[in-house]
Amino acid sequence: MARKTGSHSDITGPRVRAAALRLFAAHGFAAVSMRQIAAEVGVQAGALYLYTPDKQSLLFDLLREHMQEVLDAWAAEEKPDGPINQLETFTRFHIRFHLERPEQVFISYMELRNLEQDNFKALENMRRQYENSLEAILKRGQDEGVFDVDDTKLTTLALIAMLNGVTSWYKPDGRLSLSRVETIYSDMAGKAVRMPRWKERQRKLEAGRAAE
Amino acid sequence: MARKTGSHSDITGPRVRAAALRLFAAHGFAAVSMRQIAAEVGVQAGALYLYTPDKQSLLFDLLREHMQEVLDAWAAEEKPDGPINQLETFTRFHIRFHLERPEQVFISYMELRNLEQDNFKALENMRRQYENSLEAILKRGQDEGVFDVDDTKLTTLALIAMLNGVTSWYKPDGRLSLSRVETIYSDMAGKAVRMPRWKERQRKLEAGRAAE
DNA sequence: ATGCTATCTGAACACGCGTTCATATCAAGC
DNA sequence: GCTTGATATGAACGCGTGTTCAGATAGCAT
Repeated sequence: MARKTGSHSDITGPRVRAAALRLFAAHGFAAVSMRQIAAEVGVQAGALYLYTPDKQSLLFDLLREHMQEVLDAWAAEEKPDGPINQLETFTRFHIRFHLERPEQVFISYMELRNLEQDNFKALENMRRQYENSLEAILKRGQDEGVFDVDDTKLTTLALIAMLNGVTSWYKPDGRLSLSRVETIYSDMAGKAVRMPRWKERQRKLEAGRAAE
Repeated sequence: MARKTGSHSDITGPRVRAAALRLFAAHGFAAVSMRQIAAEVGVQAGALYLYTPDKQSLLFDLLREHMQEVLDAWAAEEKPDGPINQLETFTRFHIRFHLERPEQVFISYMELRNLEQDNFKALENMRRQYENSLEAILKRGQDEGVFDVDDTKLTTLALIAMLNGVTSWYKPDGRLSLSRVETIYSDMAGKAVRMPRWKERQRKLEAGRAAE
């Protein structure tokens, strides 16, 4: 017995990654064995090494692929004018995108420590790049006087943490629809950073006085 | 060679839990072996079984102990009057308490899946109890008309997720002091749920008209 | 000083781990 | 139809796993 009928690298390769993703998300990287992954694919453990040099690379590839997808998808998203609308676009995008990929999100935030330093840093950079696109929106809003943010970096992290939280309880057939969840979170994010009207009036008053 | 000089259950017991906590937080439950824990304590692996029936109980005890501490500490916290002040008290308490216990927080959110169902449910109940104390504040504020939240349950989870995020980047000797971080998060939480002034005015107008 | 018990050792058990490799079979090109 | 390369097997390697247990030692009560 050796090669299986109908076996192709084009088929087995993706199945290996899919099985690894599912199992890593369910039980954690360290708790999943290569033999378990192989069993899910319907193959012996040795065959996995045709598709990955080792176990860690399997994890790293999944994480890197996911981060690249996030960055690409956000880059492709159509951006409206003005920081307020952009913030709404970002929050809605983030929630929708992440809820469609619960397993990737899970391992992205849980299994980073299982990577060796170089791999870890590569992912960290990608994540920071994504965070920066949100921070840029906050900064612009601050410059234009429509946001009132104490510290853009901290606020960025706080908002993303809040948005990520949704993946830990959302169920597609639950009490709230996806679009409703999007709306609630988006509103909350907006209110957390928007310049209050009374502050805005005060700002205009002061600006008027300075112009005299 | 057998019993060590100066050895006591009162001493070794806590050291076992401390070592387990540190190692679980650093490498993950599944990635840490009983022999590693024993080595950190300065003992052979077999001796650990004088202090825990098995590895999983070691994890569960740490998690349960932590959750009980949270509940007790919040119960002991002095509560001011009014939902607005109570929300600030809660956010400041949560941030301070969790930043003082980064390792417990880490394993509390990462290693739940390594528990068997009964243990998992016990912890889930304790967590829900804690969440309920925040939701109660939001509900009261909504009834009194000082908060404007769409869904108290969802908002509770969103706020806690946001607050928990702080543990993933805060460094005690970093750019921002603990009290400053508390303030920023507390302000953000407040703004995210407070009734806007224009809405409040509108509400009073309508109430006045209805009273005619 | 003696005996008792709490505490720990060190070896053992059965098993699973990640990874390698010689070998075998299938799919495709000539 | 035959050859060649891609794809998979299954056994093996050395090592580590959680857990148990008989035996040894330290501290304490008498």
